[in-house]
Amino acid sequence: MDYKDRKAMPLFPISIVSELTELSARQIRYYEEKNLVTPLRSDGNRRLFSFYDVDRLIEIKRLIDEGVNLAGIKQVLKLRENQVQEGESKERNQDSKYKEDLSEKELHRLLRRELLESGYLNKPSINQGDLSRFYH
DNA sequence: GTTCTGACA
DNA sequence: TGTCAGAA
Repeated sequence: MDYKDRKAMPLFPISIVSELTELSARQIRYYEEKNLVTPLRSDGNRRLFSFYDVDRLIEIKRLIDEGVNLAGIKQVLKLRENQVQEGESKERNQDSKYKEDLSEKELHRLLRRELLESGYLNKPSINQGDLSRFYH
C-alpha cells in the first residue's frame, strides 16, 4: 500500500475530525452537503474521514476564517487539486522546472478569473474577505 | 454513548 | 450556524 492510499484511507469519525479541524460537526456536515468534502460511510451510515479529507477541511477552515464564502472556497479547492495532480506528475517527470513556473502563472490567472466568475464580488452577502489575499 | 437527518430560529 | 428531536 502506497502513501497516497493511506492518506485516502477512511479512518476518523466526525468527532475526531471536529477536534482536528476546529470545525463544528454541523459545519463539517454542511460542507459535505456542499460537496467540499466527500467522506466515505461505514457501518451505520457513519461518516469516515481520511487524512486527505482532514487536510481539505483544515484548508476550508483557514479560508472560512479569512472570510471567504463557499463559492470562493470551491474555486481554491479546485486549484489545490490541480496542484496535487501536478505534484504527482512531477514525481514522474524529471523536467518539471519549466512546467512548474508555467503552472504558477496559470494558477494565478485561473484563480483570479474563476473567483470573479463565481461571483465572489459584488453580490448580496459576498462582501467578505479580500480577493487580493488569494493571489498575492 | 455517538452520529445521522431534518427542521427551526 | 447552533441546537433539538427521533431514529439507528
